[in-house]
Amino acid sequence: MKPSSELRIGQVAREAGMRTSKIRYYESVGLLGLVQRVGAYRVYGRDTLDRLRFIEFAQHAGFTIDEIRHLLEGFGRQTSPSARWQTMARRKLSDVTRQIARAHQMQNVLNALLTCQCAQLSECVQLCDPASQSVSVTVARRR
Amino acid sequence: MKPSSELRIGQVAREAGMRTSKIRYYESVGLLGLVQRVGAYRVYGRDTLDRLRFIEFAQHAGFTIDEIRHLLEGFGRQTSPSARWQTMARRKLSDVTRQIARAHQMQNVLNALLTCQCAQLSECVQLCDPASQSVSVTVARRR
DNA sequence: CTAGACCTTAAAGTTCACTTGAAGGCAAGG
DNA sequence: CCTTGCCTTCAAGTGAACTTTAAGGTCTAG
Repeated sequence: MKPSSELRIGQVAREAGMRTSKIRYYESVGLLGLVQRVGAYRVYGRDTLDRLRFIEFAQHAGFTIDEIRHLLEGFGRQTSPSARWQTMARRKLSDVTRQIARAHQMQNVLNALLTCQCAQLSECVQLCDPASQSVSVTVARRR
Repeated sequence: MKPSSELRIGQVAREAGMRTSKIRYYESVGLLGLVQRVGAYRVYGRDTLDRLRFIEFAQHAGFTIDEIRHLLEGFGRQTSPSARWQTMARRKLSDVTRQIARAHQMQNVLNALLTCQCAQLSECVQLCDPASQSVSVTVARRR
């Protein structure tokens, strides 16, 4: 039995830390698939919380709603993800990698701003792209 | 002499790789300070290109236009940046650090998605937050 | 003098990701 | 019965960051 795992939208919202309107919105744009109903009320399983967490997570990583929908389409199917899906995931992976490189540079810039007290932006801005092109991102493969 | 360093908006736009409308918009929201005019035409020095680069850069790092304006206010003054400014820069620095951590996690998730072919999202989603709490960050964008 | 490339402004339009509002249904407690 | 709290739908509103449109001014070449 799993009556305890059947949540209504308010409960899900509380546990996920978001508004009910956001959850309905996600459903409306196809991020939650087919949502079960008991009467007129939506009911969700705990897996929905995982999914919502993933959505927020992916958004923080710079994915749009549309991209996240595509990402999620790689799941729940017997067949392994399509080539098209893999292509997009790979592309996104390199986006994220670039994003990390940029964020590291931003760290440098902010640190510089905090310590060097340049009078000219350009002095600090050099840090933004040192020789621009070859961003040799040695993205630390942490642990 | 510096006739070669005086650019009109179209030239700046070409070199910066953005539209003239965007540059005018940035001016309108106070990101470019007082722009010189020759007649009715705006003219810019090469430093504007640095500034535009910085703006785009900061946006990629998740700063809003407002925040970037505040950031830029830390410059061009004799006095060293105010305490308020430093506070905000430090806060942003930690935002960026968090953002990097998340992006790394997203890398892991994407790698997992590409290789493990889980049938259930939850299996991969574990990677999203390995025992991490609810981190509330003010990383704008996407919004 | 006219064509074309460039610039000007102000205002309205666009996209994304939501939120808010209006109007109402259902179920439990007092 | 009535209030309270949760839920429903659909439409319209919001804010950020631009872009587009409309109506025009200026400069240079032919």
